[in-house]
Amino acid sequence: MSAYARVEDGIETRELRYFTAVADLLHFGRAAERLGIAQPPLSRAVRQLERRLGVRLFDRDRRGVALTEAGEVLHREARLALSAVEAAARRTRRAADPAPTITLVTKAGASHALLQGLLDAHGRSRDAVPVRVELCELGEQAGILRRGAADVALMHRPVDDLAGLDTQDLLTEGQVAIVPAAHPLAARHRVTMSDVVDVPDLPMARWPRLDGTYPDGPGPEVRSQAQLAQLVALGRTLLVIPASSRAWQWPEHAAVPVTDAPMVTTVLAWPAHTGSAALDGLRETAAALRRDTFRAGSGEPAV
Amino acid sequence: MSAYARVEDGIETRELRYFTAVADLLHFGRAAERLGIAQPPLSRAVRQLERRLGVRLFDRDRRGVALTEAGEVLHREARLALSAVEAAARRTRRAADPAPTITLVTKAGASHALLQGLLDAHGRSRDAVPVRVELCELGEQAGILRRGAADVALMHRPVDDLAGLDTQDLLTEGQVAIVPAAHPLAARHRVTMSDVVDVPDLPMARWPRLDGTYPDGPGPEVRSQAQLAQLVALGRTLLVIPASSRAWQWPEHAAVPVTDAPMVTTVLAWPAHTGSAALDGLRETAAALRRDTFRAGSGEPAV
DNA sequence: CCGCGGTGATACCCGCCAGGTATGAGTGCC
DNA sequence: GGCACTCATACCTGGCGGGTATCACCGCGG
Repeated sequence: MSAYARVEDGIETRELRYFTAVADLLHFGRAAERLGIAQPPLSRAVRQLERRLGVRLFDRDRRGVALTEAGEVLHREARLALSAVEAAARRTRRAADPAPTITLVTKAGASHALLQGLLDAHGRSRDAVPVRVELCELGEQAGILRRGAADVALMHRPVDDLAGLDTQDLLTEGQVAIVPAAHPLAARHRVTMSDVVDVPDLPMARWPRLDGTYPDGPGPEVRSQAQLAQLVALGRTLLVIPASSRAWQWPEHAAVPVTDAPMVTTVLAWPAHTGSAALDGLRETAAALRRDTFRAGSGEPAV
Repeated sequence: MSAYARVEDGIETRELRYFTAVADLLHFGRAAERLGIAQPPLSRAVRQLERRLGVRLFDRDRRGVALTEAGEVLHREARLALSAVEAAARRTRRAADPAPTITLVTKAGASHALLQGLLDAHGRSRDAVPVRVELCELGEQAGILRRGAADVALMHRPVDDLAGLDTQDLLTEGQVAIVPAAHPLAARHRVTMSDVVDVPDLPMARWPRLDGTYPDGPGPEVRSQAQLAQLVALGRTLLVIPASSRAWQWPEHAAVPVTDAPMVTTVLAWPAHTGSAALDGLRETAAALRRDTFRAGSGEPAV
């Protein structure tokens, strides 16, 4: 007998992809369309997954599909598992590449001078592996690293979630408030956090959550730094960011140091246990750069 | 047309399982046996995986199979990916369990009194979720957590690798050398690391690596604590362990504090982003226990 | 009250591919 | 050279993933 029905064999990534599509859209028809298959096989595959797990994943009431509690768990876990599988494929292909490169991902606009210095120093070093730079928004770095689309990221502690990542500190700095140049706050030489939170005419902007929805609040909804920069220039909001990120400051902006904001450390971050010779080279360059910066005597390097 | 050959669709866990079996054993026939299939389909599946990735994974020379560099990468990544998929299934089933439990895994024999105290305190707390205790050897905890076979572990910093895990400190303590009672070192009231490393007649035991092989060295090969305990009693080796682990000390053993050994912190550890209400309860109990211990005034609690 | 649009489930068929067996090809060893 | 061993190839089979057609159920509006 050939291939007797894999009773409790193991979940296939195809099933996880199908489940994830339905869980994302909560609609079998549209999920099938996104997957490029018809709806009936999708329904059957999901039911089979439920049977295999022995767990109901969706409540199919009249007029609608909803995740059960177990379904919520699988929705979260499936993302991680699929990322891990995707990372396995990407990293394997990378390992076979005869001309190795490093892909570095960073938030667009953040730590620009630091990155420039790092890349310059790395380029000068012997047997330098070429570095591809990928720019992203917000806290996308962790996901990009997890799925193997980048080898290393510039991230910020304690702003970013560094769980599961190994890190190497690069630079610690204070934060500044970016306010409209025309606003009274712009005249101050320094402010405190209490001065800048809950300013009635400058409410903090709201970023989308991972699921795409926005938290409540008075501030404007933003999805990119460009939007944010313009909103500040228009006098609609303010923000508090690491001092070096003011590289993208507009003439209509003013930067005021926030004396009691938490210090922010820019770190090199990579998935735990993902060491490679090429990455080691970059880390070494970063460590040397940091020593040089300190030897130069400026605890707060100019940016 | 139905199911046109998934060209660059995505890797299936079946393929990763097959590849892993071959990579583990470096032998198609035995790998097929382990998988419960015949050898030809296995060969074909691996070739298909290589074609799909566009990468050679094995060097099939005359008389033998060896991993390529890319194969080594996939071997490591596939373990993680399969663990993630397995964890997704386990955690989903757990979430559907109407009577939730927590599974805690710890090295057999380590931190016994601490664990006992934690379980007692947790059992006394209201709405206490039952805790299953799983015992393992060595550094198996991280893998067990990763594949979802346990929710939380007792681990030791800096001994264990805590990458990718969130932790909560429980207890910091010094280390002791466990030596044969008849050995001259047993008469000392305290020793230093230099006293106990490279003692000619008491070479440090060698534990297997993750792949099952042993590092070189003069010490005996061991795979379990019971072996180790008896080897010390027989006067063949010594070991340096956290003070509280001497719970499994034999009459033929002597424990001597090692003054300059690094302090060891017992921590509660769980995979990042795996919070649950039941786990929060245990963590709270642990935090309360820690406060009580400090309030009792004994910085180094008796064990 | 009865269509009507829209949803997921069911019924049924088809063909690809994972699985099997048999055998070949290459190599080390006696 | 024959033998043992190992992986690759050839070829067949049937289970399952895919498709289309249709049903069952609901909410809604005339």
